[in-house]
Amino acid sequence: MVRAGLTTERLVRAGAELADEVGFDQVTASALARRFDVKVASLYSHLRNSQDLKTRIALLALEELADRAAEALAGRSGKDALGAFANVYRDYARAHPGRYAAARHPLDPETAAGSAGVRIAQLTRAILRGYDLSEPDQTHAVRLLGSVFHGYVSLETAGGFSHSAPDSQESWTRILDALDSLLRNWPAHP
Amino acid sequence: MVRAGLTTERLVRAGAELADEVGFDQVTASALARRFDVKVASLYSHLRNSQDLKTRIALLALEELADRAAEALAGRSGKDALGAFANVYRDYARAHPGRYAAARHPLDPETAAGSAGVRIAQLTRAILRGYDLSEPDQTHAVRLLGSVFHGYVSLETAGGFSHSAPDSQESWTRILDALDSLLRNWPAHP
DNA sequence: GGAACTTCCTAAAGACTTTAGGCAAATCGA
DNA sequence: TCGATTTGCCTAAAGTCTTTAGGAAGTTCC
Repeated sequence: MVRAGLTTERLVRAGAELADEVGFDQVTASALARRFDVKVASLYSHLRNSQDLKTRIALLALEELADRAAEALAGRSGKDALGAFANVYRDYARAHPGRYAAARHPLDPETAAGSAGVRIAQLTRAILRGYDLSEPDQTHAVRLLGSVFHGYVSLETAGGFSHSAPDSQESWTRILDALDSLLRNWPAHP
Repeated sequence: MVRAGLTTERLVRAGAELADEVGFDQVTASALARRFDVKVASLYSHLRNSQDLKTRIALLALEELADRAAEALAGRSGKDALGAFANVYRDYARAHPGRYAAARHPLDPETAAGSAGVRIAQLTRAILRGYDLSEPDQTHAVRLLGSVFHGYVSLETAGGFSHSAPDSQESWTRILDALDSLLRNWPAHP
């Protein structure tokens, strides 16, 4: 009996690839076992259960996203940083739709607190250093940016903006212009 | 044998309630059958399949959302309209998380084209009548608003903003102020 | 009342999840 | 290097959900 060499690491990585190919919610222990030419039960030595698999894929995706964002932000500031960060989000979602969906998978609070999601939030805040916002407006702005990026990418991925003019790329560019303008002219509290 | 009086209508309605109680992706034909105290196979006279059920719940949610939005927008314009529309989204998602998730369920293009999603898009565009935007900026703005509302509500529902200051309500208010300001001062194309 | 239709049923097959228990391969101590 | 222990993958089995096929009881309408 030749061993397949399963590890949690390899399973999660393969699960992420599977997610990109067939969609995050089509990722099942069975499909993963088939991919390794192994019986399903064998996975349960490496994964607590099916939910555990999905959570780990989500954590992987968040790490990747944070790494790319950190890389993209290095040496940039202001609108340059804003655009670079935004494009990391959008490009990642387009290149890895399954992983991106995974990154949006709800995590319980403790898991979330230990995830790379925290790093992403810090990076978002770092972008705002190029703009003149102080608390609590900075937090409001962080939340706005998170909402726009996530919202746009998620609507775009769902096909919301396809087959209608103007094309999505143009809206994306103009929305980034608009956000930059907004951050430079953040309205004072009435 | 007493009949249960199943109809597609009643099943979809019960499915929507079930979604709010246990989450949209926990809505199964089996669970629905249990709720009606009926055998699962009986549902298949009224629903093509499980996917059909989910699609119908999604369409119901979109209708409800569009109805509420239309009602909220009646007689309002400008920032007043913007806030009313945004709150419909947010309140609906908080009151009916399962239905809201359903409303975000991907539909194939033809189904989407025949859904109340179209009405929602028209209403979003109507809000912009209170601002001085012409094409194609109006379309960009529609997409921005859709992204923010969807993004914010979805992050909030996932618990993204809880347990951190300032509280979510305050961010929401300030973000609406910011969007109003942005729409009034939409940057010209460079 | 009977024909035609509708509603719900039983039965069954296929897919996914998860646990229990077992044999064989890899690893490690002496 | 050999025996013991640990680890990896297996078979088996039970439970859940989906979907189809075909049948019997209720409803409708002439």
